[in-house]
Amino acid sequence: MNIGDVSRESGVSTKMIRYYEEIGLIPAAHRTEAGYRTYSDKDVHQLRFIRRARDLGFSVTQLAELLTLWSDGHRASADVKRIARQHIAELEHKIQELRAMTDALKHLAEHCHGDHRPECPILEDLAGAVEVEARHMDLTRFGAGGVDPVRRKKEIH
Amino acid sequence: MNIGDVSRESGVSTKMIRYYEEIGLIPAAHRTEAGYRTYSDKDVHQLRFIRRARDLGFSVTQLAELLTLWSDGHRASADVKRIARQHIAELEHKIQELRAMTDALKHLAEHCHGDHRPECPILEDLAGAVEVEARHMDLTRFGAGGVDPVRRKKEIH
DNA sequence: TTAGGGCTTCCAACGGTCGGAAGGTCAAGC
DNA sequence: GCTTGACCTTCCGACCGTTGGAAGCCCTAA
Repeated sequence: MNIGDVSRESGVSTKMIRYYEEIGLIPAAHRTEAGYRTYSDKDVHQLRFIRRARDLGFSVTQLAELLTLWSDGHRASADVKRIARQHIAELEHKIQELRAMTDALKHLAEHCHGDHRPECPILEDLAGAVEVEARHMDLTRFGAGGVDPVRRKKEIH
Repeated sequence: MNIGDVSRESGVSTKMIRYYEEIGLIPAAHRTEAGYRTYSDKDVHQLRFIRRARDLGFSVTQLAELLTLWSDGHRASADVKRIARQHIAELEHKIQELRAMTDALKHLAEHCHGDHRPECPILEDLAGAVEVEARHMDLTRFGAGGVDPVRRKKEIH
């Protein structure tokens, strides 16, 4: 099987398969005389494993641990469970952060009239609630939409 | 004020201030004869605005829009609300994804004994539930923990 | 033999932030 | 005036995971 075949069968792009090989997550594939990578059904199976774990949000580092455990017939399921629990904790922490953001934003958005008038509690909060009056007086000349600077390698889309 | 002062007062690192200038999010600062950037209280104000918006998870692109609106005395609050609502939707979508991951993982972890034995529903699910038997028979030789490949620029920690 | 697709490697970009090197500048203390 | 140390400058790279593209070789069917 060539790399394109395993890619289709495993759902992992050829780019990523080569990358995983490069970082040592998967062993280097055998090569044909022409230098083509060749794969077996077992490799497809392993890449599917990787794909699923990635879909569950495991990092590549965690994935390496899981693969080692997967390959170890004498593993203790406690080790797997530990990795999973740790990942769950990370995910829940992330969720908490996002929740806090959305709650704060929703609260602000609810109090914004959302009409043609310029008054907006969202901007006022971002500017700093204490300084609302000052902002109205003399801070209206800011902005990124003005004269366009040089913009070397990156720019805002 | 030098860049270090604004950084301390705004909570935005000097690295990021230079970066924001480079991508055109903020205008290029004035320079002293020696080439040092100089800033005013208004710049501190603006950077605080940026800091708060970033803390709320707005992307730099969205930030550019918000800054433009902030600087526009004739803006309609509806525009700000639209950006906020869009961002809320993105955040909630992300939360949903993470929720789905944690739910799936929790379900698996609950059914894992977590003891010394190798049997583990977490790994079995990752390997593909249908092929559990096959895995036990002949797929135990996989793994990233084997012979360490060359590892050029990147490696797994 | 030619055309097309697949394969190879290498280089860069994305977003946002940080670390560090190499060198110039400024203030204080001697 | 000189040294010291904190600050500033630019430039380059790393992080993580993924994608895009270029340039060139290989394979197969027509």
